[in-house]
Amino acid sequence: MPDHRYNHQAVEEKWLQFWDKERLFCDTDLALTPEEQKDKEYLLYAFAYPSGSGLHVGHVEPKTALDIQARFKRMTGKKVFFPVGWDAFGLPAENYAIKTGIHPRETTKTAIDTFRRQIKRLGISYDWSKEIATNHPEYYKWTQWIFAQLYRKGLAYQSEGKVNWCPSCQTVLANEQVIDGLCERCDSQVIQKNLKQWYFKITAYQDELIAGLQNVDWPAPTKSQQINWIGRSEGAQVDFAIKIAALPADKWPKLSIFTTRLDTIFGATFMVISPEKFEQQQLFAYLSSDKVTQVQAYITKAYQKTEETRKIGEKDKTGVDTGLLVVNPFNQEEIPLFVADYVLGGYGTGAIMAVPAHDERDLAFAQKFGLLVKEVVIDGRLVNSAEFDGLISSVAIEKMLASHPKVARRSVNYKLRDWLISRQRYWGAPIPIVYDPTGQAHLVKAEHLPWLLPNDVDFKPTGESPLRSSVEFKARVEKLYGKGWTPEYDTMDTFVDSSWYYLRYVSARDTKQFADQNTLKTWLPVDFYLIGEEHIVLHLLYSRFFTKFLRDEGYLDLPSGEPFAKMRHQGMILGPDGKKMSKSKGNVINPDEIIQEYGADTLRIYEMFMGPLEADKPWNPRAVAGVSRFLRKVYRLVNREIARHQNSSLSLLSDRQQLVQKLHSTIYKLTLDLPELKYNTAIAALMEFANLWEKMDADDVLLLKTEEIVAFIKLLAPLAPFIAEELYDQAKVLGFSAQKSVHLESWPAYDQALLQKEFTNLVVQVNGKLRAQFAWPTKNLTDQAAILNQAKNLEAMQKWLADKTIHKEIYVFGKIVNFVAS
RNA sequence: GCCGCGAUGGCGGAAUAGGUAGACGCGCGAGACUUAAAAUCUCGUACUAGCAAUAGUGUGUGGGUUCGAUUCCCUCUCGCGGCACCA
Repeated sequence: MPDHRYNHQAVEEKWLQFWDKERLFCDTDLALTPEEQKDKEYLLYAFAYPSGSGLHVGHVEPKTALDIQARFKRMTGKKVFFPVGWDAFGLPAENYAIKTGIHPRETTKTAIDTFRRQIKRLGISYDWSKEIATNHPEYYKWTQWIFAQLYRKGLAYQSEGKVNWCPSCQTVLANEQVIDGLCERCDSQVIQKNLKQWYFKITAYQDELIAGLQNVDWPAPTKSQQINWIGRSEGAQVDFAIKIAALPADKWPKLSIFTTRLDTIFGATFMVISPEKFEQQQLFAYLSSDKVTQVQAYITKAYQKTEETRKIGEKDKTGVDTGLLVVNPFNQEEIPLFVADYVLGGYGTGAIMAVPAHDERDLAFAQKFGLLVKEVVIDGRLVNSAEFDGLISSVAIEKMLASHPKVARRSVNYKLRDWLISRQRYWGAPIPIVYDPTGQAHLVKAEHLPWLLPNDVDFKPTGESPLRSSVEFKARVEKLYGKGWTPEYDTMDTFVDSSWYYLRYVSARDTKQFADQNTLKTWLPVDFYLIGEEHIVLHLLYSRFFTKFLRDEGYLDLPSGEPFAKMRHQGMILGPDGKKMSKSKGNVINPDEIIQEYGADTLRIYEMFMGPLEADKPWNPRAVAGVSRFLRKVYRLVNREIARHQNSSLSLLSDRQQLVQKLHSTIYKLTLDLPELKYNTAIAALMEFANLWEKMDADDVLLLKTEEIVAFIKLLAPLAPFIAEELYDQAKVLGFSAQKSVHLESWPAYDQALLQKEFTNLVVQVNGKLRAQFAWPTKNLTDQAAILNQAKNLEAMQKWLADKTIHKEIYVFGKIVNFVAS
């Protein structure tokens, strides 16, 4: 059984109630004076989906890490804003509803209640007065309002196109939800379907989404993911002509290609067009009859493959010769035109010039079809390229563009596509659109927002949007807009909800606007965003897009348009076996059980002590017990010291300098480590202090002054808020000017003079190898001659220098002496 | 294939404007307290040789720069993550 002297269960529950009653971290006043604004600190943890299974130890780490920041920053006088909310719409709740018939609203509410209780139990100091949930009409009213703003600017539009469709989930999927051609959620084969869908025109911001990254403090891999996803690539478009014998040359149809390697154009030995583009450009008319059949057959077959399976068939190139010839405008060579699905319809112009000598894919295709390979760049310089021979590639490209302005022009391409936001699902925000009897789309009027999600729906997937089954929804539209009017039945992608939540936090209860402009100006950007590194590429792109859009509309005074100034990623907590925790592996650790056995303080400190925040770390059940030992030791030490202070016959130990120094160096260490999130080393420093304290602890003497005891308790407060509050409360009998809570205290200061010891240990090396050490008065560390002399004459050094000549003497201030000798 | 990250005792990890490698914790060993256990405390613990003092070796591999390299540069090996027919 654990030590009964510290009853973590009772103590933690007591302070939990106290903080709640006192509303200690709630009702943050967001109106700051210009002076206060310099100290604002907006701390944000990733928007969480309230899953039915409750809190996981993996959630505890980042929440605790930010909570420590919040508490530490408050103690150092910062104006901290630390809100919480729920990304509450989404598929899991709906799928659960399909299975059980329980309405998603109920399961979501239950899940949020559980999460809230668990998070409070951990002692996370969120401002619960600003809590939001995306499924509340007060929230999604403004999600819909943002849709309306985008629609008015032409940045929300409807378009018919091929989309990924999961036949089992009965909904559209985003590209990243398709893994190897299968649905991420249910592993069904994903098919391509032509549907009219709503899109947000994020591509309007593509260049700014790249440029803005220069001004944010984010991990480099996260930035490069953003850049790769946008996929900007500079190159040229070149017009080739299709040779039609029956027409004069100036009437030949043009076919444009996109290339980043214009310098290799003399090596183009064939051209390839994608099946989609071939159809779109209506090139069948130019084919001979037998070719029509062949090409048609190929295109039909290609369409049966999905976008994803096309990618898998990477190595095995397929295609068909059209029998047509195209003319290379640089050398007038006539080269064959192929249709092949290794060229994508949606990128560039959907057609390429194939240069097998300098492109792997073209080479593979050329080898399969027995086509010419012609080298045009050797050792970085052009050959076989007429007047461009001998130029380096970059120069050649410029000259080629300049000399052929009619057929070649600069061109920039992007991989980024517009954001498909329609979902044929129930549990999301309805798209605020109604259709008149002619099928024309109209925005739902502002006074009808929030455009409520109907209740009378059948969740069972039918291939159509569940909202179609609502009688109320249809009736509502006819009542408000007229007979024959119909609603949009699709809901919005939940990414829409989570792309602006950090703006809503500052005006969580505002019923007049999505957020107050002045408050936004005060608090944005978020100073520190902590979020896992998985699945954030789109969340970040979308959030940045929304922020920039709202800035451009004048709702947000944030010139950079970058919502997250600094971002870091927490690592994963792995199972004791070093593998990712999962129910099937049976290696899941339940935080409730750890709290039950050891308390929330132990759980917090343990997770922070495991290693660097960003690293993946395996759980070690025994090490948890070690942290628990440390906290009980601290409790004992402080208790004993307080008790001795109440015995007036005792006095301070005269020789306690070492402990006082250690206290100040510990304050110093934490003051440096905490803002840098180096919690593992901060905790190690606290342990060192406790170890020394324990070693010096004696029954008949006082070791620390009252203010020193309190200073130590304050150091503990951000990390272990419960035990710190308890010890602070107990220390009140010592009669210092106490606050209501240790968490309202100010951070302790360290005495610079006490950081330096009287003597410094200097190391003596010979040829870089440690041979001796000696203590030297710290105040004389500048006396190089004396130090070198002392080092040379150390007894331990004699055998190392005896029959040697010293060639060089090195002294590194306060650290080391090295003799180079032979 | 491309891009990025990483490799330190039995384990998690400390220490990098280049300067005592292994802080702190776990584990392990010995001891104190106890009738006993639990709890708690003390000492030890990179490896090799030695009773010891001490000496040698040591931060994935091989090399380089340097008086001195876990730290900087190059090579390779292994592991992890992301992207991937984007012309």
